Amino acid sequence: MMRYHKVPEETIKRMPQYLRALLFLRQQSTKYITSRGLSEYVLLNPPQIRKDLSYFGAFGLRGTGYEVEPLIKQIRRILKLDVEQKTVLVGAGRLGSAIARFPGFQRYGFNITDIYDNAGKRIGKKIGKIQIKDVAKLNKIKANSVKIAIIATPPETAQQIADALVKAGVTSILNLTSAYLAVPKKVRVRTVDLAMELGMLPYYT
Amino acid sequence: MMRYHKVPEETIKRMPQYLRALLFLRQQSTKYITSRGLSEYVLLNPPQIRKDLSYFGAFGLRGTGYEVEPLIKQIRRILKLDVEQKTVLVGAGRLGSAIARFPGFQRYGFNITDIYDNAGKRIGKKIGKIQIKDVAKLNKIKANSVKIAIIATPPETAQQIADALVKAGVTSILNLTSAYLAVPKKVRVRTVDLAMELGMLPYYT
DNA sequence: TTGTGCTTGTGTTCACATTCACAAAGTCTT
DNA sequence: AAGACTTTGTGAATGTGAACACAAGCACAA
Repeated sequence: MMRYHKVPEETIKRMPQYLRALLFLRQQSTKYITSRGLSEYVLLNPPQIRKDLSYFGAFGLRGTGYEVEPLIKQIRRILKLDVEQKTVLVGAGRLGSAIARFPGFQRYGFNITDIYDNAGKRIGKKIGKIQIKDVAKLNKIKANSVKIAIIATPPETAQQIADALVKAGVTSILNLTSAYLAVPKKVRVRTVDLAMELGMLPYYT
Repeated sequence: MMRYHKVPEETIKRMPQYLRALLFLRQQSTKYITSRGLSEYVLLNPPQIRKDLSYFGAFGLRGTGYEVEPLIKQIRRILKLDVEQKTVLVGAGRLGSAIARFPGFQRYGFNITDIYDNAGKRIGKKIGKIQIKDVAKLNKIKANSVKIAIIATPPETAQQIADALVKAGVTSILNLTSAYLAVPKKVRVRTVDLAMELGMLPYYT
């Protein structure tokens, strides 16, 4: 019974991958999947998958594999994606607009409820059904209702946006700028700088 | 002398971060930086930074730190970013368009030379100075001249695009779709699924 | 030139993550 | 009902990367 061990951070990072694969399998009307079967969708070996899942409980059926639908529910619960996660987007430029209409977020339980920008010409306009608000009103985010934010502004303004978000009670930030963000320890930042993601590829050629 | 050890993959992933910080420091006219100084820009501790750099040589000056300009050159050389990396972009939708105009790529030596899409209405139009080509002509990529590709299409078409790219001689792919891509071992894929990046954040709240 | 104060470079230690190997438990066939 | 076959769950072994501590080297002042 491993359930009371500390769960490795790497395991947490892989859980969304499992979820993505399972959602795909459900769409294909697959009812059961073995760790071997899953491994073909996530490029990890079967023992790794079994071990990861076992940190949270014994979800499988020996001799059969994992039942897709219940496992989806479990992973959603583990990652706290079973409740709707209200999300704010800051930056309604090209990248921000693309993000706002990105269908993938919904599937994981993220719901973009507010969009902010600092450009006068954009404020008031709509992306989908959401009206763009003035970034100066960021402090009006209802405390405790929005915990997650996405920053898609130019890098120069990212830090001040982050400060405002933290003050408004946001605890997780997806930073899509190239800026390094200084935040209190309790706040979790995940930075995705596309140029940097590319940066390591040529090394291996 | 560690130079002949195998370089950890994690180290390679961090090198672009160092580069980014150094480029910023150069812009600030900083001539020398210590490992401690750098650590404030990349959120890693000084010994980690020194160890990473030492895999490739002794670039520092004891008592002083690292000279910014030469270190930039060294890292660029190590990551093979000192020569221009021709890059193709497939998918000229919202995300693709945002990528195409993204200024960050240039700084790292990536130069988007071709853009492809499958939608008739987009083909022939221009993004910046680059005319969008028909994805059916992907096989016309000059062999050996383009090694890197970015896929920003809907996930359903990502696999067939990847197949075509591999056939055309591309060796590194940045996959911005949620699809898992099956490619030959020699081809390097880096998948960035923004929804998945968000997926792990709520766990820690 | 000698001593003091930094900072790098790295062997060693430690912590964490992955893989292995197999018992336990279920399925299915005969 | 029994045996062959699958597949999970996990303790133990292995592998890999991070952190530490300190010797080696450089700068600068007296």
